[in-house]
Amino acid sequence: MSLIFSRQCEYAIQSLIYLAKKQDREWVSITEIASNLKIPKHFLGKILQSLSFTNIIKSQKGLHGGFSLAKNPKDISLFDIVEVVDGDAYRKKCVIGFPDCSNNNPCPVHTKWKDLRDSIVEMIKKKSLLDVASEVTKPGYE
Amino acid sequence: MSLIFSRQCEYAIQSLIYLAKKQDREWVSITEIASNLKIPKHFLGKILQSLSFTNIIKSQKGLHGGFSLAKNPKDISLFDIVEVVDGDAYRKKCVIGFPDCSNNNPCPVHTKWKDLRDSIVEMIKKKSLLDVASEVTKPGYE
DNA sequence: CTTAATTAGGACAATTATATCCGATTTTAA
DNA sequence: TTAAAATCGGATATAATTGTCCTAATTAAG
Repeated sequence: MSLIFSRQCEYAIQSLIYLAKKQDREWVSITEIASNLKIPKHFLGKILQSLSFTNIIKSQKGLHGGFSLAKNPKDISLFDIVEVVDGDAYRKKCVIGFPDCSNNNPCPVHTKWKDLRDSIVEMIKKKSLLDVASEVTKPGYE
Repeated sequence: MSLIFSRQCEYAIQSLIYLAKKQDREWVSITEIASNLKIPKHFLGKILQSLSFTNIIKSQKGLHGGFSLAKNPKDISLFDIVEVVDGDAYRKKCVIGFPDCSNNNPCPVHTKWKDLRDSIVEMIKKKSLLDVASEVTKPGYE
């Protein structure tokens, strides 16, 4: 079961944090990431591939190839990752599923949820991979 | 795609709001709720059935039967409904899916998320079906 | 007593999300 | 030139969620 963000998106965030912590290395392979973070390898392959179509990460085929951040970790936020993988549905949809919920036609928690939702967006917008890389010291990431 | 709460849970919330607005009537049928709220009828049947095993709603078989709130709408909160349908996973799980995320071993957004999550819980805890019934004036509920 | 309207409950189907497999291509190093 | 290690990309498999169908049991009204 996933919560707000899809499983794919969670894997993407975790993997990019891993990459951010390996900035000294040119390329990091799917195999390495998957085994350290306990993510299904082939599934991760597809996720990273789709991220490599954006300007967030880049890939290199062949021996000693792999993936690498495409720009400075300080310029990649968790929000950027979520936006690519999950799109904007999580910040558009009514939290209790009322059809056509809007300011003009609000559900019972519309106003309150709008504030909370904005705080969630703010939370992931202001966390860059640089911030995060220094904070994460979990096993698997070292 | 659902967001935090499952589709089932969204349907349950909507249906119980509907019931709260029909307090004058003894029983309300699945057919009526489903057609007014545009919820798949048989799916709703199962959802309401499972809620009727708790003390939130009760059911009556046979002609002119249906469902009805089992207690005063002021004593049923959105939280109560969520708890029955979705359990507590939504307020236990790490928002970016870090395994073993905890106070001792926090993910990068752990502390911030904890606050937001508590606010979400508070939001649904303090909304009773009585509050909600008077607020909702959407088409389908009248 | 019969009929119609309803919930109950099991089986099944469809859809979506997650995960796996395999062969092709690319790249580097021996 | 060959072999190994990697991504790429399509096909397929599995699991979870959502939705449908059918029959039985129940109840009230005529």
